[in-house]
Amino acid sequence: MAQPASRQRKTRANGVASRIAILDAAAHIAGERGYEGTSINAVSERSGLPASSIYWHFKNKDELIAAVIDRSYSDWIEALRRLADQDSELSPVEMYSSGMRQSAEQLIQFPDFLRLGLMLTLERRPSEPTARQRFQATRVETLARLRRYLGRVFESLGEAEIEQLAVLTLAGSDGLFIAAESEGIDIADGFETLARAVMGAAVSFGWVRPNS
Amino acid sequence: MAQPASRQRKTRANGVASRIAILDAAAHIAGERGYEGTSINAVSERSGLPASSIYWHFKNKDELIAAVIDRSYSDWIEALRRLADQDSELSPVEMYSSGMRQSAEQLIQFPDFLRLGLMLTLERRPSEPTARQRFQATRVETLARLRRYLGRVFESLGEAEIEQLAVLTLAGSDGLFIAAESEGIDIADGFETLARAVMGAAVSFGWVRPNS
Amino acid sequence: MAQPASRQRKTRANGVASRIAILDAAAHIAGERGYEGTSINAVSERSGLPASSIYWHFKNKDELIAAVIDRSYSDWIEALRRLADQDSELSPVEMYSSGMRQSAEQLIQFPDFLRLGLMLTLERRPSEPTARQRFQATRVETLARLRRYLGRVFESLGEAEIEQLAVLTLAGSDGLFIAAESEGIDIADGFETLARAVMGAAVSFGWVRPNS
Amino acid sequence: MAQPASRQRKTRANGVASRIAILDAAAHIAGERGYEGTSINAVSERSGLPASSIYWHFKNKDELIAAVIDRSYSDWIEALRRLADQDSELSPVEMYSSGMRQSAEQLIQFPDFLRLGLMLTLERRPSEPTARQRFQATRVETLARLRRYLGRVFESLGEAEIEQLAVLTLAGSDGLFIAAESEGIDIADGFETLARAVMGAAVSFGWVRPNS
DNA sequence: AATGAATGAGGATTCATTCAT
DNA sequence: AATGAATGAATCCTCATTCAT
Repeated sequence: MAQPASRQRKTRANGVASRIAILDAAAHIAGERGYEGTSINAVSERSGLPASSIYWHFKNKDELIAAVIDRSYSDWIEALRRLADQDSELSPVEMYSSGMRQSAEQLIQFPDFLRLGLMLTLERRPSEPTARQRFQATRVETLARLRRYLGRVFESLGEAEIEQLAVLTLAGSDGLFIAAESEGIDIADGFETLARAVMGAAVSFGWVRPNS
Repeated sequence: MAQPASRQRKTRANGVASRIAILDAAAHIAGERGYEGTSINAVSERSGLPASSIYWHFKNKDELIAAVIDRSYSDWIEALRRLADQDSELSPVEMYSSGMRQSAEQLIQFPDFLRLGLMLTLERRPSEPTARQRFQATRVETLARLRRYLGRVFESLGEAEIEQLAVLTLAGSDGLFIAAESEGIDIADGFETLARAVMGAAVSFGWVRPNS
Repeated sequence: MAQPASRQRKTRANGVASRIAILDAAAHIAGERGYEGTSINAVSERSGLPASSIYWHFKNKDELIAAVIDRSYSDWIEALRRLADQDSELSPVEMYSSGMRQSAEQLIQFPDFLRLGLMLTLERRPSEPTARQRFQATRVETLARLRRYLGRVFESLGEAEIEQLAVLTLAGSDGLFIAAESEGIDIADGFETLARAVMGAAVSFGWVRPNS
Repeated sequence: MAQPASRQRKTRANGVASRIAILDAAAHIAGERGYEGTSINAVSERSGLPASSIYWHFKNKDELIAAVIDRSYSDWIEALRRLADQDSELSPVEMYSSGMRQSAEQLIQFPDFLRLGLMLTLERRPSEPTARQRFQATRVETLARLRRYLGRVFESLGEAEIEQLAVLTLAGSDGLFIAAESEGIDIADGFETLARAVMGAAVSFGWVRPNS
């Protein structure tokens, strides 16, 4: 066996691998500590590359965190797509509850992404970090996705109604994630209730007839 | 001879006023930037008192932010009490929708408190700041309050069901706050939908009969 | 014997003395190495105070160097005034050659100030350091002083002529300073030639009659 | 098979062109910001070549800046020669004023060179950069040139007198350059006055008879 | 009850330079 | 003839905190 692993890496100069190592480290730390809490030094230590090397790969901290968001969102979308492929040809109602189950799955799979994203969302600082804007964009996309989804499930609903349900769904989802982080509630359970609730709201408003 | 007014005031007097000025400044900044983003220096500048004075009033940054949470929560409870006094003697249903309206009102009134609290909740750092624990405690209290509340509205429900609805309500509330911060949705509207949704969930599960 | 000198200083907290120590150190280093060459660390080492203390006394490097220019110029003016007091009641011609001798004296006395000032003057960077503007201002003042001076010596001359001679005198002075720094020429000698030259120019243009 | 043109050019070709691009970039930046202010990175960006390529062409920063001085001085001499060719066969007096005019022209043509050179001249750092020595050498050469020149114009003068006039001329020239940079004075005007002044000094000392 | 001054540790970022390819 | 990647040292500056007054 044998290869003298340790020293090797430094000379090898593998840009792609280094970039990934940095992003991995940054994603982990930023997911736990937020933007300000993510020091370049910490990323350097966790990734094994000197701080100055981070600056070869990323212009500055801002762009590093933005890149973290971008990559995480790609992964998120990718995971979503994999799940979506499984349920072509379902009835609306089946699709709905399946979609809710999948959403719960997503939250559980990407806690760092969501934690960081929500922290960025909540921050209100003079100069918005690029990362915040990027996450904002993913929220807009997610809402659009939700609208399309609900549009297919509740075919008779108008735009305004769909909008209300979409917002409620996203809000419920974010809130459940926080409750899971904070009080340790079970996300899957929470989503089941949420599904009923959204459906129930539609019924209660008289938008749909109560059969399931 | 009469006290040389001008000089005097700053030196001798108002420990209380200074403390308040510091808390005000810290609450504002922490509400915008979170724990790490709140530097003692920034608080010093905004409050007009030297940094060393902050350390006369508070042991360290940790306790300062904790004190911010404590004070904000007192104010929050106080506001809640004022609202609650208005609706003794309401029917359960009236109480419920009134409660929901009041909750929306609260979120709008205390954005800094919630922003800071949620940021603290999301952070996951090695040594938990005292402030986080304090906010955690307020969440526990809020949940208890919600349980009592829902218990009175849905008198027939068991503990497990109440719990589910309470969690959903809190989650929806947090999520709506975030949506308001991020996408600018209208909180009052959101809460109306949320009220319907929670009710609808109860109906959908067959816990209550659908009459309103 | 007795006072344990070394440690004492730190606790003593003598703001004024520290500020002076920092300015002394910065003046020396900046006078030798220019703006960029003056690292806060070097100033810290030379002054004996930690780098962070420098930032208690000065907002940033820019303001530190600007303060160096300001203080040096005060000293320069002060020295000038002391010299000027000596030669009230001189004939114009005596005044002129005395003034020239004094100027030479000044250059010799304040080499750090001039070196730094000229380096700042020559630099052409995107964001002008405050220090550069401050030195610029001293040049404007010096030119005004020169105009008044030459106006008294060559009473018959018009503004335009005075201006030309003033510019030439300042240029000669700066150039001689550089020649002294670079080739080690004798400044006093240089100024004697310069005095003759300025006078000679005036004669040559026919502005004054050649008698001295 | 024929060489895949496009790729090729950048890799194989023009070492000379790259070297020139680097020198151009370095000359520009160093002429504006001085030795310390010229970062390899900035030169890399302005020249369009990676930093490591600069090290292929030049041993280090020191030699790069030295090369800048060398090349600029060659250009300077070249320009001088072109001008000089125009005025063989002039009377001493004509030659003198023509020479002065030409000098003004030179300063206007090579501001970066002079700015950098004078900045280097003024700096006083522990380890003298090679570039400083190179510029020093050009000054020595320029002085020698001036002596020869003045020797031809004022044929009767002794070495000591020539020296004094040469030093004054160089000083005036440097000073006028600075005044142009700082106060925006007109260099050509300044040199006319300077010419009169040097001549006037010679007359005033009784070294030459006043006829022109 | 307060504060001017100080301070070590750490923040992000840039530096000149090297080296394997 | 060139360059992508790396790197240790240094850059300026901010941090939380302390302490003598």
